[in-house]
Amino acid sequence: MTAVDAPPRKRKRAPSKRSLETRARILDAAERLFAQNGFEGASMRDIAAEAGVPVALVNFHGGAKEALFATVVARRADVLAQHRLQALDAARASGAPLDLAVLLGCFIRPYLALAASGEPQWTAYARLIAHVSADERWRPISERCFDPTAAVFVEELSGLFPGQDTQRLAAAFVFSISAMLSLATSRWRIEAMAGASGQPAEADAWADFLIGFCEGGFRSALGA
Amino acid sequence: MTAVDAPPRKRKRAPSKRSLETRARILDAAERLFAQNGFEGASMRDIAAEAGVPVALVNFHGGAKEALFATVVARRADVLAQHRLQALDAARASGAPLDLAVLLGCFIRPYLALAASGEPQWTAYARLIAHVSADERWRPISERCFDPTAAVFVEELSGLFPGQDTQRLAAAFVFSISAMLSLATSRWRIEAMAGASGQPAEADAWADFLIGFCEGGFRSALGA
DNA sequence: GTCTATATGTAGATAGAC
DNA sequence: GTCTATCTACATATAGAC
Repeated sequence: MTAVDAPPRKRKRAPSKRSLETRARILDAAERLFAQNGFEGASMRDIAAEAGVPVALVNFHGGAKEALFATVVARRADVLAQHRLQALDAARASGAPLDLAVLLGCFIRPYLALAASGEPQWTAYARLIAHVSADERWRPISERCFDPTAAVFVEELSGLFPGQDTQRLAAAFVFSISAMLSLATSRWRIEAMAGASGQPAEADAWADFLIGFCEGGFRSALGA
Repeated sequence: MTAVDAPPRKRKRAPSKRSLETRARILDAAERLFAQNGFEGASMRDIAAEAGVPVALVNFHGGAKEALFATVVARRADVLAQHRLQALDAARASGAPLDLAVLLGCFIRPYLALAASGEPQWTAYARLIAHVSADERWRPISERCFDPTAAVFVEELSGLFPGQDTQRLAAAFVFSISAMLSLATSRWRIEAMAGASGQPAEADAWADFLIGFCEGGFRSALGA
């Protein structure tokens, strides 16, 4: 919903229905392959094949490869930011105190909910973010897509720990985000470590568990 | 120290001194570029240029690109595993109880110590691991290089939380690992979020802070 | 808007002289 | 062990017909 959203250039009039579908198929395909193989690991040809269109159409709708990547990341980032801020507004409106668990929940739950009960693309998205975070080259994307929302939450959190060093607070928040992403990207690793034991475990239980972990982390590191 | 360690094939006799230096320069260069740009983002040509040798030598000493990548990851993984297991042995020998903070410290401190007071390559290594973790294709590398040590620590930790679901325990451990990696790879993000405020903060303080966070997370999520 | 054909660069890998 | 030269494949991107 922010900037990067126009197909080729300045749209003169409404694009055709077919055009929009083609564009969506291309972005979906790009998202899958970028998440799976990273930026260089996914070629424009792969993306075209995955979308079932000729290569030239990928360039036409997505622009150059880097722009396509940025568009793909921004598309879901905007949806996610919206959900998180709405959850925060709802929590504020409810009148209940904005305590640590509630704040962390407003940030963490929207993503886990989308990943669990929605399309599988949202699970892949965590892997995409992991690629973005692991690669310094994409730092501008992080700053544009994720930092504004993060700033809102850090601001709220700092109200709960008055006088605490902001850098420590931000660090605890970054730890929490990375734990959240690892839950999405490394479930296989968790299951491998646990071996045969352990129940299947449903999505809600995982969310509560993760939030409990982060909450305890905050309190322990920053003081109750 | 494990398997992947032979230069070209089966070494017939001792390699020359110059050969070893060349090989080391190539591996160092590959490590830097793989960490910075990922597997596909770093070309064999880039690596050769960084090492100051012709391309053919990279193939000669490192083998095919995938083998080179695996070698680079394994090399430091082995050193790291050794430090961690030594720290664990030392803690056991000290007679003091192996409580949560000590165990987490044995896993976390060796890496942070290497990253802080050693070569800058160790900081880059966290980014390399982030790439490995973000990409399912490298799962075999994770299993071979990291899982054995992780299993030892999960086993120890499970002794502190008797009767707890192993999967939850493994999850808390994975959260801790990802927080540790994020401290290395995303310090810039933490500082950006904190804005102007916040002291510089030294390495030891960060280690204590991180371990405090993870300890609180474990206790809160799994029960004291 | 869509597709075929192609221009231009760079990738990984190796052959073979030294 | 080292290096030059080169093979082959595939990358991104676009021109131009429909």
